[in-house]
Amino acid sequence: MNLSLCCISNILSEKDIKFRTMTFKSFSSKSREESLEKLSGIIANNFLVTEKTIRHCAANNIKGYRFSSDLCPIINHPDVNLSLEELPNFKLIDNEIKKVKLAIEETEIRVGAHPSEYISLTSENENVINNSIKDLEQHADIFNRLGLSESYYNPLNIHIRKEGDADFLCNIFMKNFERLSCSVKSRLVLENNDTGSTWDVLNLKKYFWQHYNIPVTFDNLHHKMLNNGVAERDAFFEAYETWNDTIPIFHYSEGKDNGRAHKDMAEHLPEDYGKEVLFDVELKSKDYAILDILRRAEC
DNA sequence: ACCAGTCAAGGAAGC
DNA sequence: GCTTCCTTGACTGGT
Repeated sequence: MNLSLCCISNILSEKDIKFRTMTFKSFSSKSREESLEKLSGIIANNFLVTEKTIRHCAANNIKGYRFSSDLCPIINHPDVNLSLEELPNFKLIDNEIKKVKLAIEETEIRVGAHPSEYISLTSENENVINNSIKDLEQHADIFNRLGLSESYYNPLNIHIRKEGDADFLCNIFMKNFERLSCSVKSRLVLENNDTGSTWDVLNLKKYFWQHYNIPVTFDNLHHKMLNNGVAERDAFFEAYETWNDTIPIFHYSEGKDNGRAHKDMAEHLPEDYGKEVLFDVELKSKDYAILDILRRAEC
């Protein structure tokens, strides 16, 4: 069974191998020089943690890794607006990036990302669109620095977010999609959601795959919460087909009390219906939950 | 050392 | 047309 870790290893966290972050409020509270120095150290740390996490996955038979979307905090904030090259210790950061690149090459771990839940390419607010595009481009920029393929093998997975008339929202989305670089476009995939009733697997497929060949990420828990009467098996295969020759990255999780809050550990096993899939495991106990699934799947 | 409160984001839902 | 909630992990400040 091919499983993928989402962002954080709880095992490494307990050994104080942890991501760090910085808020805009904190950045603004000190001189720009001082804040840049601190931010630089945080970013270098985050790439180092990423490298260690990838090697930790490889050592534990975990086949994939979803990058944190907060590796380089606040550099895209409108009032900060920095490229990595502008940071005081860029050489140190660049060196860490090269180590991450090497780790991916040596371990053959498959990586992807799930940029912020707040990204929206369907918003009526131009600022929201601009910020979303900037965020996606930053993800693609990091992927390019890491030498990752410009293909769905290394996907950037997002949601549509806005609910309502599917035709209308699809048009807005595609108009903004055209503003993205090829580095983003070639990796962008769309995941079913359950916040309203619009974006289940079948609608994503109908509007974005049939017309524009954008693959659909199947998330079993979102499907459970919103399926419009479609069986899980059918939704799985409908989504599977949209990935063509690329092995899909799907999401697996279980809900607490039958709700959408993620459980700590899995009770069941991801269902692959005999197909080859990489499952991002979205459970709170992270690698502990993955190792438990792998153990149980062997029996 | 620990704990409660803070921070960031866009959209939806509830007054 | 406001406020609150949703979500998440690290940070911050008080004890």
